Amino acid sequence: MSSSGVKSRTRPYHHGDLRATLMATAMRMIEEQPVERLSLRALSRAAGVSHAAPYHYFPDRAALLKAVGDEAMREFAEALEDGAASDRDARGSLYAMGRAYVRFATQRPRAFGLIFDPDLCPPGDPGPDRGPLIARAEAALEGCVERLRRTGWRPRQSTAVVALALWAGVHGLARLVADGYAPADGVDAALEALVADA
Amino acid sequence: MSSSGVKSRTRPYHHGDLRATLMATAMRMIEEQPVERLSLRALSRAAGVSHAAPYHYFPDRAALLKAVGDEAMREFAEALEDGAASDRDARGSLYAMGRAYVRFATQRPRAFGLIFDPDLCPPGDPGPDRGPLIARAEAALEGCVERLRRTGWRPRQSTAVVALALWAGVHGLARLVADGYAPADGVDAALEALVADA
DNA sequence: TGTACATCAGTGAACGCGCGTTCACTGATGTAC
DNA sequence: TGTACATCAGTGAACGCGCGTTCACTGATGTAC
Repeated sequence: MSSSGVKSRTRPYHHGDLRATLMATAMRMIEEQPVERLSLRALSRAAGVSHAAPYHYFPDRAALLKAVGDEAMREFAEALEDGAASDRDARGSLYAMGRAYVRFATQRPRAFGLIFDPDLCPPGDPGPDRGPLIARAEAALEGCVERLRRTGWRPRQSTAVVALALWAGVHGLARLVADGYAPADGVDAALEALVADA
Repeated sequence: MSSSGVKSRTRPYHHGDLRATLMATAMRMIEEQPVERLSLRALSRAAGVSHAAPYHYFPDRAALLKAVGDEAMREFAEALEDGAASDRDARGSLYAMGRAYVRFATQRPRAFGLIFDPDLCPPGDPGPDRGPLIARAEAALEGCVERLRRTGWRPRQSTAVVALALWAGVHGLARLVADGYAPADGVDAALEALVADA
């Protein structure tokens, strides 16, 4: 399972950690071309390995994509939580999460697309890999709204509805900026407008 | 150019209006499978025509997709304008546009995706087919904000920023509902929360 | 009304391509003695 | 320390597939006379 770390002069027969290499290479390649055009053969070529090697780690192409999507979700959730934790103030947390959300979508648009691909991760049944991450992100958002409420904010709608509207606003902003329909330097102002109620 | 309308007993050599048939068939097929998996051969089969026939109307596959995307944009813009015109009140117009936006994305998610595919229609250079439609939609949105301003609404941000925030909110809501992350019956409440400033 | 003909929309065979997946294999590695 | 061996990660040839595109063709149509 573990490798000696010594590189042989020629192509090594035992790779070290091919699974991780494949995942990282795939993560890089999808940002250079649409996900659907990522082929196992091209991935193997880029990883410097024969085109049959990935089958030792993934039963088929769909499983590889699922794993990459799960990893992207993990990193996305981490970015959001880092954002939320970067400020003790409820409003500051909210902004920081929003900025992290948009930044992720802008810097890694196809990883972002993989996260929200309903074919890869059905919304009703996200599975054990993603379910807890989604639940934590939702809780963080609703927590911000609740904390804002405790500081005197009185929106007309329920916390769930306000949270949905905020999520939608940030999600839409992320896609518009990532796709080039809105400039990246308009993000802060737009986020402020979205939370103007608070 | 025009056909007699008489159907021959066997497969007709002259189709009538194959271009329109191909567009309509493609529009239907993309809602049943991802756009990238729409092949000219499958499209030809579905249209009851040989796989070389489309080349009489489109130089290649990309041109067909571009034409379908342009047509989708035309229908989307029409739906938005119908929505805006359905209410004389500025706020009512805004809600109606928002509902039309989300409805289109929900009922025809892949046509919606084609509209916002930056590879098919670069945001900086939308071309003569889409440019005017985009400009009109933007003007309609900003017009609503301006009219709301005249009725006493005083948002802290500029009209452009408020319009962007509203667009982002509706756009995000559309994608979340279309992808199944938010229930369709939560749209009205979420729209209200988005315009709560007004 | 009837005939000859030009047009060109649609045909179908053919091309080369890259793909996903399978499978018997090979050879680097770690371990038991 | 040295040797025999089991393991199994990675190989490369092979399969069948559907695709985009090209091209010489065919035959239904409309028109000129």
